[in-house]
Amino acid sequence: MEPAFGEVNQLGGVFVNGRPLPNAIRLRIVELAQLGIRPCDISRQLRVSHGCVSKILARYNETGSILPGAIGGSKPRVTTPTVVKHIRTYKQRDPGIFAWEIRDRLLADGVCDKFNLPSVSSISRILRNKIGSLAPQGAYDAGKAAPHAPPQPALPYNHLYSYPASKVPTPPGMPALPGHMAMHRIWPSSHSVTDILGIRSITEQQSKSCCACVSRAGEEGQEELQGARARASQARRTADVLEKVKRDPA
DNA sequence: TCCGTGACGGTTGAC
DNA sequence: AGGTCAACCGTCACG
Repeated sequence: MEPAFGEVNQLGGVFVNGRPLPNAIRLRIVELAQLGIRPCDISRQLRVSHGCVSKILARYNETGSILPGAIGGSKPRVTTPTVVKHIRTYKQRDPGIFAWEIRDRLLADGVCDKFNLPSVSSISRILRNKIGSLAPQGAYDAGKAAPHAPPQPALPYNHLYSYPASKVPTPPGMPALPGHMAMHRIWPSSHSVTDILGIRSITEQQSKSCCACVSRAGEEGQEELQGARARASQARRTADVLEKVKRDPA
């Protein structure tokens, strides 16, 4: 069962072991740092360990994102991007192809050897989860950008520890920056949490501009179009996350 | 006193 | 369905 209350650290702050700090606190840490407050003072003020403050600020400086990384999961052992790509190709060339036929072709084409050849059920899963969503409309978002995140994710933990967009993978076209929560280092002039959290307007603009990208991208090939769609979707998700934090800063 | 770093115990989710 | 494993988390202690 999920703990209703966290533990208390040396500074008297409450935390839940293994779980990220709430977005509002992460945001506050970055905000205070932007104001020139020393990390040690941020640590004391927010009752968060200085190691944590250090980590969050380092991550922010490196990626521009305040969000924690994706927790859990494991590296694909057989369903590597190369394998998925080949399966997608086979399926596109022959939509009626069977999973066992794909399996044979992966082996015959040297994509896999007998040790890392996916099972028929694995191939079926790939077809269902990754290839099956190749439908033109919203294919990227539904099948790849958020393979297991519902459009309006239920709070996975409790309101204090929700971070709904945390599992959104970085789509192609946004390689270095986990842009799902990137702040772009643009900060409102006001210093209150409310105003800091009011950066929705920024992300809305980002979303709109990305939508414009989508409309322009039609001539630039399917890859570009998908990337632009993904960015627009990312920006909208960011706005949603921030709105949620804004409504419930705790 | 401040801060970077790594060990630690914990959670999570794809496989 | 349930176990495994590797990713992540924040705290703490050390230098």
